[in-house]
Amino acid sequence: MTELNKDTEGKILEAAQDVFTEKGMSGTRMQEIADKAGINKSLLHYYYRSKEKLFGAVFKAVLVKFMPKTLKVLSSDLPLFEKIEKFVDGYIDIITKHPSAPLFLIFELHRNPDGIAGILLNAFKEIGFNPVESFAKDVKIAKEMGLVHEGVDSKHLFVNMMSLCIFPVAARPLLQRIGFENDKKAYDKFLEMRKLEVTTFLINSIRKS
Amino acid sequence: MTELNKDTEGKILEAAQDVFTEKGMSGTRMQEIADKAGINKSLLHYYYRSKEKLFGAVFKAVLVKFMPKTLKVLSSDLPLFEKIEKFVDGYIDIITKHPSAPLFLIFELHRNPDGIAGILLNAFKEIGFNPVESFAKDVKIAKEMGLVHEGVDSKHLFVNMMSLCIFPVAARPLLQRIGFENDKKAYDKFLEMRKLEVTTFLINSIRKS
DNA sequence: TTATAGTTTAACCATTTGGTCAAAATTATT
DNA sequence: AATAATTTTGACCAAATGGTTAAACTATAA
Repeated sequence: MTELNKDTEGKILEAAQDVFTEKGMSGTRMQEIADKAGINKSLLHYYYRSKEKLFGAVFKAVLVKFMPKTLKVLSSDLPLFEKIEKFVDGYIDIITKHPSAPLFLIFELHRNPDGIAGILLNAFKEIGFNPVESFAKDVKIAKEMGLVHEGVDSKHLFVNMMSLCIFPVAARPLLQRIGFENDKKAYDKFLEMRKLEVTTFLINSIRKS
Repeated sequence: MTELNKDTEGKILEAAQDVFTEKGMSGTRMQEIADKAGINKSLLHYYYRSKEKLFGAVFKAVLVKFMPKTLKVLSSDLPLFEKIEKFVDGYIDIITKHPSAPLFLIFELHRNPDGIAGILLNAFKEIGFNPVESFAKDVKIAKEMGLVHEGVDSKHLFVNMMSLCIFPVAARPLLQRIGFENDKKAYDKFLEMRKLEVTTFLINSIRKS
C-alpha cells in the first residue's frame, strides 16, 4: 500500500491491481484480492459489482498510470533526437517501477483485443492525439532538416523504440536467467544502463553522417 | 490439425497447444481441449495424468518448436553480421507462424519463473551452449576485426535483437490497432519488411565507419 | 471363439469460485 | 437519544472445473 489511510474502495483497487497485473484476469481469485485488501470478499461486490467490472477498473487505472507521462513527452514539440531520449528515459523508468504492467496489458489485449483496445483508442480520440502519427511528423521534419536518412520509416522506428523499452522488462524472468545468472542487481544495473544504450542505439541507426 | 490421421495422444497435444498458448495455464479449460481434440475429457487424464502434466508437455513442445532452428543459427560459425541477418530472418518467420507462442512463454515464465526457467536452462546445459555467451564471443571477434565499435555491449545487442523480433509480434493486437487501423494485411507486410529493417537497423547501429 | 490388454466413454465426485443475502456493525442525520 | 442510511460481515448457493471410476468397446493373440 502506498498510502496508509485509504478508503475501502481505494484499498480494493490497489490490491486488485497487484493481483490482476501479476496473474492476469483468469489467474486472479476474488478471495485473494479480498485478503490482500484486508476485507471481506462480499465487499468487493459491494463496490465493484463483478469480477469483470473490477478488472475493467484495474485495466483503466493501469492505463492512466502509464499514458499521461509518456504522452506528454510524445506530444511535446521537442526535436526528434531529444524526444527519443526523453521518451526512452521516462518509459524505462516507469515500467521498471511497474514491471508486470506491460505484460499484463499485452496479454489481456491478446485475450480480448477488440473489447479492450477500444478503451485505448477512445483515450487517444479523447485527447485527439495518435502517438504513431505524431511521431511520423517528427521524423519527416528531421528528414527535411537533413538529420536522419531518407530511408528511415517512422513506424518501424516507433515500434523499435517501444520494443527496446518494453521487452527487456517484460521478459526479465527469462533474460535475467539466461544472461545474468539470475543476479537481480546486475539486471537492475543493466536496465539502468539501457536508458543511454537504447537512446544512442536508436539515434545511431537513423542519424545522417 | 496439421495432419489428418494422428494418434489420440498427438491430437490431444496439438489441441492442448492451441488452447494453452492462446489462453495461458489458468485460462485454459480441460473441456475445451477435449472438445477441440474431438474426444472425451477423461481421455486427457488417461494420457496425461493432470492439467499440470499436460501443460508441461505443451510447454516443452513449444520450446522444441522454437529452439532448434534458432540455436542452429546462433551456434553456427557465421560472421556476426551474417549471423544477425540469418537469425532475424528465421526468428521473425517462425514467430509469425506461431504468434501466440512467445507471449505464452513469457507470461508463464513470469507466473512461475523458477519452475519453468529450469526447463530452459537444462536444455542449454544439455547442449552445452549458452546463446548469450556465444554471442559475446562473436562480438568480440568482430571488434578485433575492426568491424564494430569498441563501445558495443554484446548483451545489449543480444537483448535488442530479441526485443526487435519478438515484441512486434507479441504486441500485435495493440500495435496493429494504434498504427495500422487494424489492417491485418498491412501489418503482415510490415512484419515481412521488418526482416530487412531490423537487420540493417542492428548493423547500422554497431558498424564501424 | 475366447481371454486379455489397451482404449474410450458416461456418470459422478469434491473442491473451487464468483456471486447473493440477510443480519450485524458502524456512521450520519434528525 | 432515536432513527435512518451506509458499510461490513458470515453463511450460503449454483455453476464450473479438475479429476475419478466402473463399465463398454476394440483390437489382438491363443
